Amino acid sequence: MQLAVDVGENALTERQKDVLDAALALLVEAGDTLTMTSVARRASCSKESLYKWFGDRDGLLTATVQWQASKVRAVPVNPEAFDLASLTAGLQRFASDWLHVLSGTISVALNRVAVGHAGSDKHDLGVIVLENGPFAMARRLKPLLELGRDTGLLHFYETDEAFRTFFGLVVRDVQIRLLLGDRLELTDASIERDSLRATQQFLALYGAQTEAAEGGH
Amino acid sequence: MQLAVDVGENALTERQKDVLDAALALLVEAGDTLTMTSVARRASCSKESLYKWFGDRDGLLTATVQWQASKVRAVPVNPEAFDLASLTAGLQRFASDWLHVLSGTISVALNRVAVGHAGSDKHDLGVIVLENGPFAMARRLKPLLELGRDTGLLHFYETDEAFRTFFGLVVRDVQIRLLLGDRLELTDASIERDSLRATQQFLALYGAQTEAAEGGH
DNA sequence: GCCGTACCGTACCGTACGTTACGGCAGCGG
DNA sequence: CCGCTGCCGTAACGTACGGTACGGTACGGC
Repeated sequence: MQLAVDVGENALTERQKDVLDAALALLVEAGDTLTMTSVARRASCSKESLYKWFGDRDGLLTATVQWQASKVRAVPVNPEAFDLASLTAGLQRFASDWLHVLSGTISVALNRVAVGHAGSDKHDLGVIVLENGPFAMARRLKPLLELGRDTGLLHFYETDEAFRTFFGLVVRDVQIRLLLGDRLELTDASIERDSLRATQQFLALYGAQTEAAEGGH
Repeated sequence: MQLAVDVGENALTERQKDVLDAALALLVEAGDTLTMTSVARRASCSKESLYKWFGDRDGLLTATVQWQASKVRAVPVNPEAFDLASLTAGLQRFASDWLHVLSGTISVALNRVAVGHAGSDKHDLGVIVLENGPFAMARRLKPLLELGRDTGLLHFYETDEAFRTFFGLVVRDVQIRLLLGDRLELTDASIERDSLRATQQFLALYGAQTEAAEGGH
């Protein structure tokens, strides 16, 4: 349950970052079938360097996942005047951001390899993606939820329950369908619409004020 | 979008079914790293027979997935007297069944290999699992939802929207966390509790009668 | 100018595994 | 009893790929 990204050991040369970006691109294109040779060729570096820098294939994959994770850092929302409008806006923005990340080719590719490697792995990629995916989302969202509860705008007993419900309302079957290869067109407009719907549904379930919210559509 | 399981070509010998069950067991144990040799040894059959029956490794995997899919057939719920109680019971039973399947080792293993193979595949396993997973769930649930709407118990415009919301409320982050290797204890009691919660939340959002449903906990 | 370091490109090695081939055996129709 | 068929067990083949070794080059310090 520790933070999986070793910030202290982030001693990455620019050259090495370029290599990891190349590995990312190949991961998106070829998935888990990428070879050390292909990475070396794409990045115009020698395999010897790959092994010196990252140890072995697993090390390269791990470094690649962590490198990507380090790029998408949280943007904390900390409004001064907190009311229903800013809570709603925060939730919707959060949902929108999450759907955008989730449906990106890089996220899909990384989740695919992590799922494929989960279970039988030493440098468990699954744990890393878990840590930087759902768990990171929870860490980012929970302060907002608890602020909403403390200001009387939301009503729930377990923060985790509330978060997971919001997760379900936002993600629904989108992620698993994308991972399984379903062609699912997520336009900016549809994401905005879905974020709003999820937010309104969440407020209808956990909002402390009006109960007259119309759920569907 | 056709039914992926060729029922017409389901000419499977008992021997072949045994072989596929062995392959399933190995898939659960070793994931995608199972070898043709290991399947042959586990099933006490020759590799020659494997290739004669299933063509190649991909064919074996495909047949295995389809074989498992053919085992979990739908149990249609078609009550005579339809009221809020039977609707609620149907939804909750559905959610419970789905969570049980979802968290089973076989489902996790199959979804892992399907996700791993998705995208760059000819016999696309992802499509098969998609067809027998989320899509099958939708086909099974939609009649119940539309019956609820036609009898005035539910209120929604798009059946698909209602289904996907229910999916989100039931599954939440459970599936992705399991696929990524998170140790997630789902006891019968917790599944029952979650099914009830999801059902009540769904009714709070789409139910046409009372709006006073308490969302959380 | 000389050496050490870092790195590229490439050739090479070992192995795992998909795929094929073959010998042997059991059952069965004639 | 003979031959055919289907299958098991295993050996053999080919290749892809992870990992290693090595020659060649650029560069910075002395």
